[in-house]
Amino acid sequence: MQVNDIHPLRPDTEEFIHIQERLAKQIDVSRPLRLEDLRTVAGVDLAYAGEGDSETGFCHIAVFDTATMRVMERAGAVGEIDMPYNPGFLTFRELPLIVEAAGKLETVPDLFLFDGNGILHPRRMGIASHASFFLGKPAVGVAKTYFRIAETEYKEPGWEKGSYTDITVGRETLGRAVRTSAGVKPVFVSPGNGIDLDSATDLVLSLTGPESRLSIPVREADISTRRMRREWEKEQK
DNA sequence: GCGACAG
DNA sequence: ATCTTGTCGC
Repeated sequence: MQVNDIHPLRPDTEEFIHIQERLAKQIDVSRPLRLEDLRTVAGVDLAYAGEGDSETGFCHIAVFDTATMRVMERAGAVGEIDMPYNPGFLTFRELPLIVEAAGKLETVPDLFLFDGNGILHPRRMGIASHASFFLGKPAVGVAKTYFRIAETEYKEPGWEKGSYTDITVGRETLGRAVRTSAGVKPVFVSPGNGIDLDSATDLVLSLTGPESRLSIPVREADISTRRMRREWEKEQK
């Protein structure tokens, strides 16, 4: 698929906040989207090997056919990671490999699911929101742990599957703590761009199986990413 | 200065 | 994210 060239993939650190604030103004989280409207959804994730100045990243994108929930295409990218992890700036660390992998896809997925947040971010620009501009497609963020921003807090959702609570800042609801499976820790869902919160929540719940609290596409990408690393390490005599 | 901190 | 064995529980 063709990826949009929104800005340099490795901008100077001083430009990070400016870029995020500029793109944040263009986010649209008012659009309802149902699973039935989507023919394909893609899960994106990365794994890492090494540390410090010799880090290697492994990105994998798994595209699912929503009618059969079978993987219909995969694409990956491996490369050096120069940017260290910094809360609030995850995008700049992972975007280069995501863009490279997406560019190899023949299919243009109708929506992307990310391991991380969407607008549940200090400047409303988590990785799902940011990447959506490059991908030109709706995106949803599903984080495994809570990213507390400003004075945000959330109440623990009920223990039954499908239960959720809102994560709100002032009068604005940025995301939800969602119990995707009974009795397990909740995941944190937030729309990235091109989709509203209700739709994002429904989508994640619909795409979550009994094997994991994560949605199937993200879990598949997560597993694949470690397989990539395993095979890469095997070739590194 | 201290604590918090998506992946 | 990653480093890691056994172990508590359904």
